[in-house]
Amino acid sequence: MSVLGKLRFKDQAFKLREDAILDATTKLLAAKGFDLITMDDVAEEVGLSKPSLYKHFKSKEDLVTEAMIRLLDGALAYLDELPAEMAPVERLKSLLEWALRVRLAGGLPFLPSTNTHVRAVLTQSLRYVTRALKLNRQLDAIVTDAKRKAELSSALPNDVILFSYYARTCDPAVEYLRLFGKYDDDAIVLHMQVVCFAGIGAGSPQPRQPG
Amino acid sequence: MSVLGKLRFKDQAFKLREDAILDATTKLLAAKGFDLITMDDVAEEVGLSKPSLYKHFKSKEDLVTEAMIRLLDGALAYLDELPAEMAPVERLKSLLEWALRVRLAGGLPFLPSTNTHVRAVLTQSLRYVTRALKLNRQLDAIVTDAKRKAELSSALPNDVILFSYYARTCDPAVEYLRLFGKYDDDAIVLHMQVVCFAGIGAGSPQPRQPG
DNA sequence: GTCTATATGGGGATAGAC
DNA sequence: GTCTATCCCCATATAGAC
Repeated sequence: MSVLGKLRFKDQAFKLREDAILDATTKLLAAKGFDLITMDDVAEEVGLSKPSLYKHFKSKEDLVTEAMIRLLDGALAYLDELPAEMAPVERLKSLLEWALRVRLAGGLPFLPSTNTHVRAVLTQSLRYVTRALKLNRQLDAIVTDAKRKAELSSALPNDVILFSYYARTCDPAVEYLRLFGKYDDDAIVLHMQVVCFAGIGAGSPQPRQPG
Repeated sequence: MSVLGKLRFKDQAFKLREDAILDATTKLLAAKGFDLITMDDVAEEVGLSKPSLYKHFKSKEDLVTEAMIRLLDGALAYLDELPAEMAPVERLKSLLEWALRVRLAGGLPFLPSTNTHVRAVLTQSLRYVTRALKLNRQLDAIVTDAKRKAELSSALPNDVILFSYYARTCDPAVEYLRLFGKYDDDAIVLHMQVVCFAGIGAGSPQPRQPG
């Protein structure tokens, strides 16, 4: 049963409209970035008037915060559904693939790292920070586990690994590979995984075949 | 003899002021990003009035374009001065270090990749594109050479290596490592080099000691 | 809750005096 | 070329009718 089942019909419609607004926001955020989006853009994309947006979200900052929260919830849910027997490094590769495919499908990158203002806004949202910390805690445990099993380099501290990992989920190389490299999504995901885990130096293992 | 020697005194002062404006622009760009900078910010930082800026640069876009051109000129000059006997992969590591130290000192990252608008502006500047293509051509030759000498993974196409390399020069992990990881500049450069060339996976070579 | 119409403020760019 | 003062667009946010 869907989560909507708990809500009365009127509230269902409300929730659906909010999701539509967040979908539009996500799409525009990914395409243009926070600063270049206008609330008029969002309103037009979702087919509402601007004041109606403000009935749902009290500001542009609130809107993007909710979109990012939904993204993190998606990541947490994805992690949660991975099979228990999966090796830690495979979990990391799998989540990276998920994040890259979300982006390639027009979604958002994980990190708001590109924009100081957005980062400041998000860190002031308790609901966002809670989820970010939760995700980080889980990934940190996975990294520790992976190092213990010699699946990750124990020469690198956990935070270096984690920040580099996050950075790969929002790596600008993805855009360039699609724009200029003319690779399809599968090839991009594969190449990004290789670069992330084995680097560009010699001695890298051969990339496994997709599928 | 300095390049200023070719100019008459008045033109020297003009050039020096332009450099000061570009310095201020570079510093602010690195700190806040294009969209959040105002021409008032730049004017105040450099100690001029806003209209005076427009005597030197005809628009905000022009200003950032010139700042990026100066950055690329710095990179090209750095590459040019590397000793002829240096191995190709060492050239790449050295230039990466240069770019990271420029950033850590408050300078600009190579790629305007974070901002669609800026990228569009830059690609319309012939002088910028000329330099970007020249740098890319030189790096592509170095990559090819490095692969031939088995210093880089021949499993990866040149463009994947190059885009990933560029992305490392503007990697957001750098900011996070400094902000939250509390590493000093040397450690950050070293870790970024390891991650770039060897990845985060096991089997990475141990990082060499700094200095 | 949705709309049309509008208030408000910020920031790019310029006029015109010196 | 530099300044003070200003123009003017645009985008966030809201007022008020329905």
